[in-house]
Amino acid sequence: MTSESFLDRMRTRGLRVTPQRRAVFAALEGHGSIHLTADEIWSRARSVVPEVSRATVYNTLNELVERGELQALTFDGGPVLFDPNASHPHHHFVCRDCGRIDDVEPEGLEQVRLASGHRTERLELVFRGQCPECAATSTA
Amino acid sequence: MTSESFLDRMRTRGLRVTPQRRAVFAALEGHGSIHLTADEIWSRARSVVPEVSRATVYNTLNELVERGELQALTFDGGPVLFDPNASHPHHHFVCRDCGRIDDVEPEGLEQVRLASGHRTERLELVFRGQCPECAATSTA
DNA sequence: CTATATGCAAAAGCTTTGCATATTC
DNA sequence: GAATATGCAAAGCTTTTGCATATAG
Repeated sequence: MTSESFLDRMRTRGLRVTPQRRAVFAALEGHGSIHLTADEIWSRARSVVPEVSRATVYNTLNELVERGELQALTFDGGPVLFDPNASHPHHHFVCRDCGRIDDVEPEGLEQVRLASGHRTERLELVFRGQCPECAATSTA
Repeated sequence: MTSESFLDRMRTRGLRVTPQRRAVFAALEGHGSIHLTADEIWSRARSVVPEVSRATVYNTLNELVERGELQALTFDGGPVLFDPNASHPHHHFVCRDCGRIDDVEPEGLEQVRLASGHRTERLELVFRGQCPECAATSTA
């Protein structure tokens, strides 16, 4: 999700480009960890456009999710996390110690199937355990 | 999760058995669909013990989750669902049409692995698509 | 100029909390 | 009788909504 293609895509689809939306896009790009809550995104966006309101941030994020540019994730009843890595198929690893979410690309998924009469269209995997950093730090 | 063993286990661990808790246990057992929100459980519990408060229902459910007797699930930012089928390993199917959650037992999971340095302790799968009933009804 | 986005402030939904009272063991 | 559970009501957090105003195209 680069800034250029992104804003272009917006314009193409008849969405207006405003300073507020640009700030939200920037927040989604310029960061280390790539799973942010709406509030974290709001916070980052305000450092660029101080007047941006929470409502606008939510509006923009929901719009992006509807368009499939962003994926919304929830873990353990927490707030929704927004994942800009929507174009590239991947799954998630939740660290039991620091709570961090990493994108992962598991192998061997081809074998997974359902014997029941369910028509599967999509599959989401959540791995849980220790992230590499926590594993290095802890004695466990 | 039978009523007997359940109450026994509670007592054994020093938890007190009250009419309210019994009503919550009953709500978790006597139902068709087995993924209920706290509010649905409260509603069912009140039909047995009308005075039971929401707080007590939440307290009880949280206690059970901490003890591993119940699994807490969240999908798509919705309210927490409680799954009494915690002893038996299984995964979930979310119907895109009716939103129903089914327990499923996929095959071929043995092959799934992570090449990254993550220590996986648990794996949760969420299948999405059409449940058999919706598939039968719709033309899709 | 018109359609759309914004901001504000209020409200909605789910869950937790504090504390006095009641109850189990 | 002591430790624990309950109920109530208030508060906390995340997210949505309504509407007047501002602004992009």
